[in-house]
Amino acid sequence: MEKQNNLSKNQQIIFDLIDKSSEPMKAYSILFNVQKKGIKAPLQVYRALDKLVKIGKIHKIESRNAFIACQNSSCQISKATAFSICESCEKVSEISNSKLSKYLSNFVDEAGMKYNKYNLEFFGLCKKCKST
Amino acid sequence: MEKQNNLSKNQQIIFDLIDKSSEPMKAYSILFNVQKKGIKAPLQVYRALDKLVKIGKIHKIESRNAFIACQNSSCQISKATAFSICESCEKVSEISNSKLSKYLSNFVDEAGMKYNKYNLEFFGLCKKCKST
DNA sequence: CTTATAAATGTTATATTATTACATACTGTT
DNA sequence: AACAGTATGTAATAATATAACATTTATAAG
Repeated sequence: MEKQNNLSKNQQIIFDLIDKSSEPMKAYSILFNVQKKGIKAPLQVYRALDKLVKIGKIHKIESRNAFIACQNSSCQISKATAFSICESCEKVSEISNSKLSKYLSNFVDEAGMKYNKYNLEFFGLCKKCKST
Repeated sequence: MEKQNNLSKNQQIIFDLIDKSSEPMKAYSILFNVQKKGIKAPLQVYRALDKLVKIGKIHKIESRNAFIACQNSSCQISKATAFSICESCEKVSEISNSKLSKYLSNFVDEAGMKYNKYNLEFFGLCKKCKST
C-alpha cells in the first residue's frame, strides 16, 4: 500500500471504492455503493470526485462519464492522460507510454500554440474481445 | 457551399445551425434554436446528432458535451479527431495535423494493441486569452 | 408499380448526470 | 482564540440523454 496523502473521509471512501473496481465507475453507481458508509447525496460524491481528479488520484473517462483510479504511480496531476477503451467489453486501461506523452506534451499546433494539458482516448477491441 | 449529401430534413436543419455557430453547441441549446423550425423534442435533436457524428459531419467535444461542425473537408468519419480547447474563453478548433494523426493512427500500445479510433483534446490558453 | 426494408420522424415519459444554494463543521495556521 | 481554507450535510433543481411505441418517408428489388 502506498501512502494516501491527506484524503478526507469522503474522499478516501470514494477513492477506495474506485481503486478496488476493475472497471470505470459512474457517479451514481458510486453513490449507491457508498450509501452504507453514510454518503447519501450526489453532491457529496461529485465533490469528492472533483477533488480526486484535481489531485490526480483518479481520472475521468470523458466519453463514458466514468472514473478510474490512476494506474500510474508517478502521476500527480491529471495533465496528460491517455486511455485504451475496448468498444466491446468497455474495459479501460490507462496508457503510460513515455514516447507518447513526450510527443503530446511537446506538441505545437499550426498556430504555434502549446498546451498545458491533454486527454487522449483510444478505442478498439481488447485482446480478449478480438479473439471471440 | 459544398454539397450536403443525403441529409434528412432534421439532420440538415441541425447541421446548418451547428455549422453557422462560432462555438460548440450543446444539445438543449440546439433544441431551443430549432424549435421554430418544428423540432420540438430532445430525442429529435439527439437522433440527428448521432447520425451527423456517425457520418463525420460534426464531432462531439466530450469534455464539454457539445458539438462542432467538422472543419476538415476531407474528414468522412469521426475516427481520428483532435481538438484545441481554450480553458478561458472555451473556443474550440479542430486540429488537422497529418503528422499527429499519422502518429496516433499508427500507435501501438505496450500490449501490442492497435486502435481503430481515437479522440484527443488539448487544453490551454488561446492566443487572445494568453495576451490579456 | 408494389412490396419489402431500412431510415427517419413524432410524441410522451423517464432515466442519468451534474450543479446551485445555503447552513454548518472540521483542520491547520498565526 | 481567531482566521482562512477546506470539507460536509441537505434539499432542490438543472442539464444531459435514452426508452418505448406509433407512424411516415426514402430506397431499392422484383
